[in-house]
Amino acid sequence: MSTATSKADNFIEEIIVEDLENGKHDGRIHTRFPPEPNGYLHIGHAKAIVINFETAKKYGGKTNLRMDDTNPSTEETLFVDNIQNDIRWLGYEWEGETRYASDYFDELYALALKLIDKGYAYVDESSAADIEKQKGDIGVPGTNSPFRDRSPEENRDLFERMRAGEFPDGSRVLRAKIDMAHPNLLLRDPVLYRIKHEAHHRTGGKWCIYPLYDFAHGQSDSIEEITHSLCSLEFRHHRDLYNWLIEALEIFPSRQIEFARMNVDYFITSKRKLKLLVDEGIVTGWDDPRMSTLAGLRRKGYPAEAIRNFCMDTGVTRRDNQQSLDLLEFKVREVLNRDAHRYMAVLDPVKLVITNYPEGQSEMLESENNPEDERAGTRQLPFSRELYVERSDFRKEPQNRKYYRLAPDKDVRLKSAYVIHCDGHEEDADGNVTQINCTYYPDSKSGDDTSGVKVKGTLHWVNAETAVDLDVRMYEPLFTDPTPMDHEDRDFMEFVNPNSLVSIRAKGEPALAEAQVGQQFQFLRQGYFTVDPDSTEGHPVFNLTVGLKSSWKG
RNA sequence: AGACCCAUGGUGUAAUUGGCAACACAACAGAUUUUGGUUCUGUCGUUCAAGGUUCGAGUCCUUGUGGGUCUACCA
Repeated sequence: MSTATSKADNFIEEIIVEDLENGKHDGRIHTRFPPEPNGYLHIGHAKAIVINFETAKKYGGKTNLRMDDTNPSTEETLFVDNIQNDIRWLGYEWEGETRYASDYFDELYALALKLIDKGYAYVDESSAADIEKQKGDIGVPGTNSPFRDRSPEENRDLFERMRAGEFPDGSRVLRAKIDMAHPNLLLRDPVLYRIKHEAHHRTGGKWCIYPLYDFAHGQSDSIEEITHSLCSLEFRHHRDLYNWLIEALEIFPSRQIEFARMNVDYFITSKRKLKLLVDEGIVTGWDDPRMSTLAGLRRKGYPAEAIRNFCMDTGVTRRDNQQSLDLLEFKVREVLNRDAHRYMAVLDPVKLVITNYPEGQSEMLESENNPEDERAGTRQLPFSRELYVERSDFRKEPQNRKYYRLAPDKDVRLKSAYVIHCDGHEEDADGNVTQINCTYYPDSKSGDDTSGVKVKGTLHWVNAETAVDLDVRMYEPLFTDPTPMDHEDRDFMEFVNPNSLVSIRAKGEPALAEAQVGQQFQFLRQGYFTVDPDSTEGHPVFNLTVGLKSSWKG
């Protein structure tokens, strides 16, 4: 069990340790994850989720889940369920019920009134365009709105009438009265409330005015008495406003701390861009295994544990970072190597005949399910005269002494079966190999090998007669460039990888026909594969999760 | 242009807060292996620049340089 004395692993934890030592908030640590329910969670959200939940957990704190649903135009209940599913799948359970910023609309409204009464906010009738002009520019001071100096009484009256629905959309806003010359543009009298005669997914038609992010997020933090409000770097400028409002409103002083977002090679995390991929039909949906969404990664077979490990091991800092896909895939293999059962499937089959194995004869051979885990047990494999092996495991001419696979006059081991000797092959008019002919050493049976034949290579295979057809989806990154968004001169769509999905028909050992959706396997010598939801009874569809590492440069 | 943030091997993150720059991934070499997987061993290579403070600087100061963020009635 972690205690308050746990060593700080990053700058956020340093702050927490210091707060704990100073007895701040009576040693209470409370974080929150505040998604906007208008889209799917992706790998970048995973980082934020992991940071918030793990940090709190480490110091004995709690984490809330709060839907930041202050904009009625964009949010939908549908997304709420998906978000909750994804967070639970990742392995986290939040404190209490799911919170909603919209649950605080009454309190927020009262807070706005308080701000008005204290002379810190005013109702502005300037048009959106005028307000933009009043903002000034970077390095250029803004100008005061002509409505800036109304009395608190007049402002209160106007604001109450805004709420009552007396004014049309866009005709008035509530603005904080701060400083139109402030170097931080966000403090040049930011808009706090806008009029939107629109129904909200939770509050229905109760409201026609809605707070903006800056007057909802921080206040929600305070209402929930969040001690450490962790967010990404682009909110740095908002912190000044966040703190200004805490002081002006005299509410619970949550502390906002920003960390750098995580970027991952070959992944994009822009909500808009992801939607474009879906809308343009580049992918089949938000849960397409090529997507950076948690739904996509899950469907591809990335274990939650691997994603968690990845997020934790990449650390927490304030500098821009670009994580390599290599590390993510390493984390995925690390978990799957431990857990996935090994099966044999031939992705690009070519027939292999063992000419000295009696026709009509067959036998069952035993094979271990996972050499990393004895408890995984063993299974029986049918073996007979005709098999399928991988086309790429045969060469018409032996390459060099570093080549361990099939070629004329070469010996190889068939995994869990016999050592065979390659005698030759047959081919069609175009030179395509149609059959490989071999002889086997009857005394080389796996586990009982007295043949004395030494081989360097071991191949996977399936018994031709009993093999089942497998639909397999081979994936590559969705983009040909690790950072498709980083080209000023080229659109990211230009980098869509035409080979990101290649569907093939493979031959698998019989037991694979029974594979259940979500089950994960290692196809020996190939990679890790996960059964896709598109599977039907007896006809599994497999997704390539990640290939095995290979040190062979053939 | 103004304000703010950031700068350590190819990538990412450490460095007992001023005391021998390390860990992971990647790459490369070897050992083991009935998966060219796993495991094990080794190699490679790092403090943005220039000044300053100090016995001593990745760490502190100054000035540069480079990168990022900010002018939505989005979050």
